[in-house]
Amino acid sequence: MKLQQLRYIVEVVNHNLNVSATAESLYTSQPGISKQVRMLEDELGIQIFGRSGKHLTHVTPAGQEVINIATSILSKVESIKAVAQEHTQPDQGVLNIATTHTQARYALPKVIKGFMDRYPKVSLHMHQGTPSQISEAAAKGEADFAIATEALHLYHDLVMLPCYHWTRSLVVRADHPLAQCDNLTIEELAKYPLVTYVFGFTGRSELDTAFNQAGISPRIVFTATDADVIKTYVRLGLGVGVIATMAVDENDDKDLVALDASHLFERSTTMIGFRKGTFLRTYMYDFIERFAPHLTRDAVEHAMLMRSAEEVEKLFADADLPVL
Amino acid sequence: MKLQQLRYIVEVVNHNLNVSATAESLYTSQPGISKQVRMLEDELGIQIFGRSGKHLTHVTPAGQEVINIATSILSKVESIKAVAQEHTQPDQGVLNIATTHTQARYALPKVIKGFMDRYPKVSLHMHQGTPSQISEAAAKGEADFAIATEALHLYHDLVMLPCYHWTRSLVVRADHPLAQCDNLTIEELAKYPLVTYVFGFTGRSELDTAFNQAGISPRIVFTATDADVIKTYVRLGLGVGVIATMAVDENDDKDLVALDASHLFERSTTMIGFRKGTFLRTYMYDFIERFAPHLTRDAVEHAMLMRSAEEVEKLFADADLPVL
DNA sequence: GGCCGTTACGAAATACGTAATCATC
DNA sequence: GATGATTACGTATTTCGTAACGGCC
Repeated sequence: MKLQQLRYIVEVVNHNLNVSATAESLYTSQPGISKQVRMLEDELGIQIFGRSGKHLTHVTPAGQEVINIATSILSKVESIKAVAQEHTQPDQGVLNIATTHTQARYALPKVIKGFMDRYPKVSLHMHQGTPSQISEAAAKGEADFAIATEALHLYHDLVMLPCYHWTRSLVVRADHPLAQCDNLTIEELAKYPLVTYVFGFTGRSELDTAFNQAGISPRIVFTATDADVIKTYVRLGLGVGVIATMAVDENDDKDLVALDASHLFERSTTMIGFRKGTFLRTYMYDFIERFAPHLTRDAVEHAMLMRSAEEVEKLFADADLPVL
Repeated sequence: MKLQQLRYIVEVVNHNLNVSATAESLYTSQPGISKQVRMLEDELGIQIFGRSGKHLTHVTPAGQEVINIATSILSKVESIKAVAQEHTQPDQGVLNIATTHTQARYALPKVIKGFMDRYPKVSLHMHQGTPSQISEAAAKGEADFAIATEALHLYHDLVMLPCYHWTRSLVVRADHPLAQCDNLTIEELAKYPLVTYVFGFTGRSELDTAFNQAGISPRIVFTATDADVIKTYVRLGLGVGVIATMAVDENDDKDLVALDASHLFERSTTMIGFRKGTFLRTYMYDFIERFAPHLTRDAVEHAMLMRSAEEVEKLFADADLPVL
């Protein structure tokens, strides 16, 4: 058994069982991969991939178990390299962050500015995507950190730590009836067409929950993945915008009226997630702490010792997170 | 980085930094190992081993971290092989048990008989040793299971599950004064010379604790690692034997008088331990359950998800363990 | 017929063992 | 001086890439 063989089978799975594409992405030849995969299967005496003729059709149950273990082996190999670099070039390295537009646009800029000033030799890469893409990227090891409000719970081998709570605000045009309203209720809000985040994005689930519990079906006329787009359509008069409070900009949004809606919807919590069992560089701990000051290195290391998400939750149950 | 290189550095550490001995145990040549170790160090850019001239003197801090990760990688490699065998020959394989004389002689025979009848194709190896040797064997992966009452807590990467409680009995010659005693106290017991287990063995700590708490220093005139030897010296009239109740044999020990001492000493708990994160074969789960019926496969899998020993303890806090 | 995986073969890289050298205890 | 690690070198194995072949869709 060789590390390359493990790399190959994991990458073949990551490329939807397409060996040619896998070969290309690894800068090697198709036959090389085919052969090594077969040799590993022969050595283990099991089929990792199901075949119909010459095509790989599926991963066998045994194969899936092997893939899972292989993935964690490869992640640990990366950890060894990280340990080594930590001792030779402590503030040099790479930091891959997968996150949503909301975080990248409103929550992260300050943090990243400070971080890059402190660690000029760390090259930082932002990967934007849907919450599920984000957690997948972290689970696969393509990203060191996933930062999002939703979908991070989908992968069990991610450690997820709560960073801050945030509430919602409404944004309307100055000529909208709600602009004068002072004691807003959810029933009142539901009378107007709404513009908000796409399902699965940026705390959208708390919004749906609130309407469901009130027994109301709001008319959501337009959804988008980010607040900038939502505000644009609010300006066009499409309806009432429901966005994260942090996305309301005092300067840029003077033409709109913002109303606090923190009493209408349950607050959401933004989490940072990373793969269990991986070595974190010192600058990575520092990044986390810059983003969420209560997540000191000690706190993070403590949380990493927990196995289940429930235990981590308990750990931070009493923590006073910032509310944005 | 190659798996062999990781194997080499781990084995060099296991052989006290003696490369020659390592080479011999791996059936390969000294220079081969030297070279691979150096190549790995060059690739990582760090020293794993400290050297004085040409001798390896110590493991560097960075090296220790690498060694730790490498160990877990190699353990996962074994897991892959086990997964494969589980799917090809479900009831064939190897089972290495490291345990003390007490377990091997009194607690295990029945279990092992039943197990070997059920799994004739599993070759079973018993490794006897001191509690600390036992846990070391499990931590290194030389043994699949460590079964003991003491010292299992020394290694943090072992999962330890409570199997049963046991109490102590006194054994004396029929002509001994205590043979007539009916309400035994610890003060009374301390009047006589004692024969019991060696320090660090078979619940010895609970015995010492009881005397300490009573403020008494007993005269322990002879210690041994197993009850058979202790009973032999009791027969010679050396003193009162304090042994595990399960070590009193109704047939063989008719010449001795046994007195229950469960009220004098805190009961002890025998644990079974295995390495975290390793794949357990079906027959291994079965072995555990045969040894401790409350440790079903489900219960064990659940416990494996815990990270700390304290959590596992909580998990079984309410469990009714057998008392032997 | 085009895409994709397997087989075959040759070339390059690499790991391993033996022998010789050198340092440490 | 003996043990033990490194260097040097030749051999054997292995891996990888190119080219040809064979199945699916």
